[in-house]
Amino acid sequence: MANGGDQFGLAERPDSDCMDSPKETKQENPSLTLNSPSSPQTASGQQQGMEGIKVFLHDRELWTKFDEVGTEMIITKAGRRMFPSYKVKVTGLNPKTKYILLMDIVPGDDHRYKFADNKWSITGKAEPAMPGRLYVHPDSPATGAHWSRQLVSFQKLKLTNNHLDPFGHIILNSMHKYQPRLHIVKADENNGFGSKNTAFCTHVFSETAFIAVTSYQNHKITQLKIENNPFAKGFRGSDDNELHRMAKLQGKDYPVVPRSTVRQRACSSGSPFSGESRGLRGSPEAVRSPYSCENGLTRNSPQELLSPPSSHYSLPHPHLQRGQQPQVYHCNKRKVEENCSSGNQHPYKKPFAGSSPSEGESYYHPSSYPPPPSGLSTNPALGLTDSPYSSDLGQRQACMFASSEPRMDELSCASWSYTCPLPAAMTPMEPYPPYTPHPPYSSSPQGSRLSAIAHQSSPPLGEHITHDPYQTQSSGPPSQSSQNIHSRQLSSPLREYPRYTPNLSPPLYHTLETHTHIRCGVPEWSAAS
DNA sequence: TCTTGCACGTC
DNA sequence: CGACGTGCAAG
Repeated sequence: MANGGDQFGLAERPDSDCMDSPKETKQENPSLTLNSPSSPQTASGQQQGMEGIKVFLHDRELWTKFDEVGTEMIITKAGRRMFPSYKVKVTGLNPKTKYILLMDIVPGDDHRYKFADNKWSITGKAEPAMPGRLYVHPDSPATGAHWSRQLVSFQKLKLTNNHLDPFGHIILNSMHKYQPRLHIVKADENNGFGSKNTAFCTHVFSETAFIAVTSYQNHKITQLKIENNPFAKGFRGSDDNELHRMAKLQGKDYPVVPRSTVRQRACSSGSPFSGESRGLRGSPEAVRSPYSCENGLTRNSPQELLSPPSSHYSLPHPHLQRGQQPQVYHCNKRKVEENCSSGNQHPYKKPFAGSSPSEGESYYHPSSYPPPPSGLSTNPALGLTDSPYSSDLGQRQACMFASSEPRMDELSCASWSYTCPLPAAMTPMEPYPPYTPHPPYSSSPQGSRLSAIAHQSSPPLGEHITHDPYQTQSSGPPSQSSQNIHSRQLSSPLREYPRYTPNLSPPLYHTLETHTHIRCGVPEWSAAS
């Protein structure tokens, strides 16, 4: 880690993100800590060059600080950014090959948590996961040279608790644990999205796991956020400052002790975690290992997952979940294609129902996805799509249907993926709002592809993740937290989505997916199975 | 528990 | 400046 900067220092460029943003680099630069990269495993044979890809979590030390306490991320109706921001350094990409980088956030387990007595504990079963949404990095697709040049920042990604979020933000449930994942999808022309050989790899940094909350529960987390997030500077300061500030707010002349301060102190008295940690993540140490294993590991069998460890992380049954499909949305405006109809959305409502498929994959589709030709005119994806049902709605929804959650464990494959069940069959539950991804996307062919990819990609997680055997929490060893997953290719079938027409739902936003034609591709990963 | 408006900060 | 990101406290 300490790279001190290696490349990065510089690398971090300001905006890797989007264009619009100014840059954010600032803070980060200094510390770029990277983690050990995760290495992918191969699952299948061909990795098409994906095997040499390494991903380093930026500012890992900061993530670790939060992780040791039990990271909490605020979720609001309007959408809230994550802090620490998720930024990575990627190496091993073919400079000339184009890749799509995207993230998704999957359930860390299927429990609902509560924070009491200064610690997290399980209170019950998790609510059905919402439709998984994908956050496609605004620069996607871009060449390996581009991605490698600087830090890749997902800082603009926002989290929301609004199940009907129209902005394309990632939807999470409060008091539930989640694990962010990074997916790198090869977007070469030869590899159309739909193509069976779309190669991708997934990377998971266990230290980025967090519990979504509506308001901070652990004061230590509040403190860390205030101390490290520039936007919270107003809450920093010596006690005196705080006192004054508070007093001012309260209209009092004399200093008042800020609550936060009080609380913190009080609380802190106790050890932070003590047992609690386990609640969340388990205590750091404990957690990790197990955690990693479980999660990280690849698991082929679901069972494994289940069994695992006590750590929280392990997830119970995978099955349940599975259904979600992620929705992708691109973050930026950049590219959206308009054509596409809107995205897919999925109602996620369905409770687990579908889920249980055994392992995940189930659903998927088979697909048809031909690799699209790059042709514009037709969308590659579309091609498929169109045909059958183009009609839209129905199908789309189908896609949505997902609901269940994917869990880390499951990551394995299918779950997420977008499985879209059969379209028709499924009923759409609700019309979800489509979210649009970002603004318009360019309609370039690429864009569409991406979307496609996106769909696919997310799902896969499950399996392949590997993780490092050893992660220690602290920094010692090499890989710490990151686990990777490996690459695999999408094999076949992606499903298509029907495209949906805008009309349907009221608002429509385009999402990448949409554009893409909504297909949901589900790749079948080669699952180990 | 979650939502809202705020003061204060960054960009 | 204005837009937007923060945690806070009140609701």
